[in-house]
Amino acid sequence: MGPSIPPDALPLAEEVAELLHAVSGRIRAAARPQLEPLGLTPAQARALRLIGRSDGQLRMSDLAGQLRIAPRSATSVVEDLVERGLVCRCPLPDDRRAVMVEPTANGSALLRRLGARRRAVAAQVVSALNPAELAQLRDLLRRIDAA
Amino acid sequence: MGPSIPPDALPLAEEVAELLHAVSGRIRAAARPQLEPLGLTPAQARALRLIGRSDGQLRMSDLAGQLRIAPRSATSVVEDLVERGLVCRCPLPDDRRAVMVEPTANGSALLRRLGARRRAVAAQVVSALNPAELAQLRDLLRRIDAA
DNA sequence: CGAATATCAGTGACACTGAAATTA
DNA sequence: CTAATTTCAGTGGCACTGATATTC
Repeated sequence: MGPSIPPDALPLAEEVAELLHAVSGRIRAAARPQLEPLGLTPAQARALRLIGRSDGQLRMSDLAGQLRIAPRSATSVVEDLVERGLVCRCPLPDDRRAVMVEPTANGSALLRRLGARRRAVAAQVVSALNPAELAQLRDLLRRIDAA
Repeated sequence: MGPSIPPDALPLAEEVAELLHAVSGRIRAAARPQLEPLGLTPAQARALRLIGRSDGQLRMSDLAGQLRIAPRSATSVVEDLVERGLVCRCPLPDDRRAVMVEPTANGSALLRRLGARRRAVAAQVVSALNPAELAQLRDLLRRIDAA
């Protein structure tokens, strides 16, 4: 389709916002068919990754915070993962309000299979950039994300 | 909450993918309250912007292509904009299958009010970067998007 | 009591696929 | 008849707010 938008007419920040939307949407679209045979949606895969990294020290509110979603939304995502037997909710003795979320053996196994596919998809979508440029992009995005 | 994820453990492409998701989600969240008083959703605003830029030469299939959504999805978005009186569908005499989408006077007026707000939101979210860095980010994203 | 944690119920915004109508 | 364009109908993924129990 080519560049149908005159780029110079767009203020810089606005164009960056549009590109971020376009590119992240493309990554999600590319990831979906890879995730489907595993029975996972993109949001479930993201949550499972965080849970897997947490070393068994992740409460629902932590998960919601790291995913940047409302606590109630995290409940739904975890509920799906529990139903698929990929994670379990472990009551925390110290604070009986809280619940820890941990991957099951099945969940950990799936995470390992997931890793390779996910990296392949991400690498393919951003393949226009070499590693140095990718690192540059990562640093710029990190600074925005940290702000 | 701080950096709860050990960044070095993540392959580069994968972390970039996560950051793209996080940052674009944050932009959408920041834009929503600005759009709400105007009665627009983010997707409607995106479509209206493209329609406004098109100089009256935009068919449904073009719009879908530029938004990177299915033609059927474009129909729904345009339908919402028509109901709000912001755009109109103009039959194309040359090809009676096609429909041109143009902004109405109200739509153009709203676009002008929208522009300022939108730019303000985008600028605020990416304010961690200076113009040179922003241009760098834009160039990197453009190359991914063009691939 | 007030604050924090997690959950329940309902809603909205978004894009998808498959099928149909119209026209080229 | 085949292909292109748009629209109709239904579905799914995703996150939101408000309200509610439980516990600190």
